[in-house]
Amino acid sequence: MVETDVSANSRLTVAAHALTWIGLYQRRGHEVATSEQIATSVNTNPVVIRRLLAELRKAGLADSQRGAGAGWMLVRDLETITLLDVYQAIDPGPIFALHRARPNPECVVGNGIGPAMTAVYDEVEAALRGELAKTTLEDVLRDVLKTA
Amino acid sequence: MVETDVSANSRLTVAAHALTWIGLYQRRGHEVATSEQIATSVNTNPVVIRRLLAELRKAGLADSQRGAGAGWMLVRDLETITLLDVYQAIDPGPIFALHRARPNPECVVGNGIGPAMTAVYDEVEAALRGELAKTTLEDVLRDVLKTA
DNA sequence: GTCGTTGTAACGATTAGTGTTACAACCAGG
DNA sequence: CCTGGTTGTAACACTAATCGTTACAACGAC
Repeated sequence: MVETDVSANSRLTVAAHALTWIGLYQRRGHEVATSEQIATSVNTNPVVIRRLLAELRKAGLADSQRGAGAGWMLVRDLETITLLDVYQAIDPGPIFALHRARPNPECVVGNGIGPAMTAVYDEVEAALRGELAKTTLEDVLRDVLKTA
Repeated sequence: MVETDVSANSRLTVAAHALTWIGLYQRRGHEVATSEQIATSVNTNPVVIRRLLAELRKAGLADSQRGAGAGWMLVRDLETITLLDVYQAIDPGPIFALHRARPNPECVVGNGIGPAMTAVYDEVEAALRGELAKTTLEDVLRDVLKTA
């Protein structure tokens, strides 16, 4: 398979894509969507979709049925799901990390830099979450349909 | 060397640490700081520091002299350097990525999800940069000295 | 019972970041 | 002109995260 380029995290993109796809599919009268169908739209392997949707199920955003004719469905409506909900569901690690090894505690800077940077990073992550909370999957779907 | 745990990016932390250390060292009357000294405070290898400072030099934040008795110095004062300057100097990739492989363009969602998510991601990154711009390395140093 | 679907383990490939060694390039000071 | 300390940078190994893939068990509608 030919890839364009890699480096950052596409998990949020794929998760939003999958949920939006399920939502639209259900609106068109279908009960459930299979990981195969979603994978075809995302252009990836169905297992990748099942792994990701399993995390969203743990967070109460999606649910699945097993057996023949089964598949995935939304638990909540698209309007009530924000990208922050999706983001937290896939449990991304922190954006920034402190030092891999503890800096020298006998150095003034080495000793105090950890708390100083943590304070900043907390604010940054809060701002990031605030931005993600502004957009619902309904907004995403509206934007998607506008493109088409 | 024993590490605590890994997963996210500590480059911004180390870069801010190094610049703050140089700034404090220069305030105490020294001309230049060696990568060896900085590495001792950060608790890493001097080459890691030199690699990172080389990127900060490209961005006009630091400069180096070669030869015996040489080392690193600040180009701008700590007050004039924000964490956003440092962040952009180390050229981090985007926080979020779109799909690794292009989604199915024949699917409405696959076709429109890219622009929709890109719009959100742009806002998120702008918010992140806005937060980083609020803090200068002088603020960081003040916070560091408060801890000690 | 059958068949389509989810659940999940296992493995390889890719990528980013980090730590380390090695050595060339450079230059202040004698 | 040497010498020694420092930067510059290539090279390599290691870890960890993500992704793609194969394989197969578990499940359940019919």
